[in-house]
Amino acid sequence: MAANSQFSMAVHVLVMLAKSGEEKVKSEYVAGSVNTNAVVIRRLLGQLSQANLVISQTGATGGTRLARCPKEITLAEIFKAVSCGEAFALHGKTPDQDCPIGKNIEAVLCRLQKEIDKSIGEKLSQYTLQSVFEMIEQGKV
Amino acid sequence: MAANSQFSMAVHVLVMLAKSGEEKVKSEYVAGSVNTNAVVIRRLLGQLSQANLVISQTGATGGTRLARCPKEITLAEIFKAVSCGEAFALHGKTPDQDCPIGKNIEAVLCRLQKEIDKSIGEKLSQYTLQSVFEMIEQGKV
DNA sequence: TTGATTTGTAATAAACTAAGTTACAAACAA
DNA sequence: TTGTTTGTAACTTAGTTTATTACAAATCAA
Repeated sequence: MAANSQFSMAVHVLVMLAKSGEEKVKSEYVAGSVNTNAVVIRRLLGQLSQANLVISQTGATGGTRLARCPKEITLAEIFKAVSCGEAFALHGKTPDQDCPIGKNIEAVLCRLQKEIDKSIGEKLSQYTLQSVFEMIEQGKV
Repeated sequence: MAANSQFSMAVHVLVMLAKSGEEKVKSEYVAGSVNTNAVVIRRLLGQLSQANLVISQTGATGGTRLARCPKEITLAEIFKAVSCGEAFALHGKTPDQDCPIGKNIEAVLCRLQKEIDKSIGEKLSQYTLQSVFEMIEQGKV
């Protein structure tokens, strides 16, 4: 269970909020749909709050709602907000710097990593929270 | 150190083999440049061998060489050979199937996951082992 | 055939990450 | 004041990746 599913959970949470509109939603309620602990949801909402995607309120009548209209939130923003890792990791230990290949390969791989990141961002920019919400509502896949 | 760097290591290994041409290379030698244990390299070579990217030979004069010309090996093939994970993981525990959103979200995310996978594949297809080798040789980034 | 060398692979340990859980302070409405 | 909810910290549990040790099987040279 060490695979990062934060993006999946984040989309789930935000779709729930999109459905509720102006109404504030409690972390406990979202946790039920996601099938996880409310604290996990609150931690996630913390990241989304920092990215200005949601607004939370403490207290007896507290809860969370979207900070913006679902049409104005793209999946790329969500992906960025919950810092998932890269598509692949660079070397754990730095390669042998005395080897001409070991010396230069990291820079090449790093550039490649950024290019892929950009590709993912472009793909995810094609979807808004609204469009995902509609796909789910209509049961269309 | 639980981040998957197999792709980075695989590219490193294959560039080393590309440089050696027809000459067989020993796992111990590659391990030195990658700065890791030879067994880690052999495990990696096992995956690359199954993907028909390299050919290994046991015995006193054994070692590994490329199965094909570096111009005919793309980074997409390498990425596929070392099964790195997806860009993001689906829900760890299945969402509440009684919730209309929980019920449908997995299918939508799964399709999205595949689309991103395709994007990554397309980007990586733009590079051959030869082109990466040249970038590294020339120290160009 | 014998001995040296290398790959292939199993088994285990060590380090790290994500997720689950408990606990409690702070905020807030009634 | 009282009850409810968020925000966090601390800790546990489980899973993954890499490192390491050990050894069988393959191969070649003398």
